[in-house]
Amino acid sequence: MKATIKQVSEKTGLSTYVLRYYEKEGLLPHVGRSESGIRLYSEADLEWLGLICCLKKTGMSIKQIRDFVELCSQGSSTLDQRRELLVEHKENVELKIQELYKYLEKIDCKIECLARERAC
Amino acid sequence: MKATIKQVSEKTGLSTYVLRYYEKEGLLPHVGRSESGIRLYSEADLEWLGLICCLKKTGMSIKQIRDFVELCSQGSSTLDQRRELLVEHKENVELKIQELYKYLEKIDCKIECLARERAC
DNA sequence: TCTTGACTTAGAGTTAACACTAAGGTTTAT
DNA sequence: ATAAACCTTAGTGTTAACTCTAAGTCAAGA
Repeated sequence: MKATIKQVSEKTGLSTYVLRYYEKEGLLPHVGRSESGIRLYSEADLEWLGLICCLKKTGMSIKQIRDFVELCSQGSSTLDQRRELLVEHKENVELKIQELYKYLEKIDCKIECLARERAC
Repeated sequence: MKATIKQVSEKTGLSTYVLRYYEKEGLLPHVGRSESGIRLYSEADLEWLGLICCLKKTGMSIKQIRDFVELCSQGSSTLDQRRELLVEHKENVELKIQELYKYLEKIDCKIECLARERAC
């Protein structure tokens, strides 16, 4: 039922160092422990970690994620704030995608030139 | 005709520090100098810089870009190698875009949940 | 029981990519 | 001709995000 840090590491691809680091930085609060102090991740922890990874992979910094997590821990009074934060982040990601498409065109052009054995 | 480092900085949004750093790291070889040793960027330099920025913004590291630049300086015998390198990079960028779309869905879902005033 | 291996915390080390400072030379407008 | 605003190089400092080490605890198998 509950997973050890190694199992979570294998499942997510994050190193055990990173998992401890994220916890220390406040990105993964309330991870339970066994009687002897060993981390045991619940299903909820894993789902939460999924969201954290999603935000991280889309370019949110650890500091920004911590801010979001803190809003979450403040209960339902911050629901609107959290939604706005995510909407803003979503717009950033969309912009980033558009930017990437623009750069892809440039790379394609360069590849074309090289395929024709010309410098450009 | 030729631009000073400050003009290039304003045009590209890169700081003068970064421009010198990129040059030192081998990303922008052959930038000319005035008699007194001041950098003067040609049109060709600016175009080259455009490609460097494109690669950088799409996630290529400075080390990787340097490798690419070194291939360029080895002449036409490396045309195929350069093309392959860019094709591979292009594929990486395309994968990254797909990944971003996947994450966008997840963020959208979360925004939906928050809009309905539910934790999820 | 003893060893092996996985876990713990605290803290130090690493890397990439800048950002800045110091000490000094150059250019330009008044 | 001198002050202000540029520029130069060499080298140091900073930041984020890990990555690892040390010293010790704990659980399971031979």
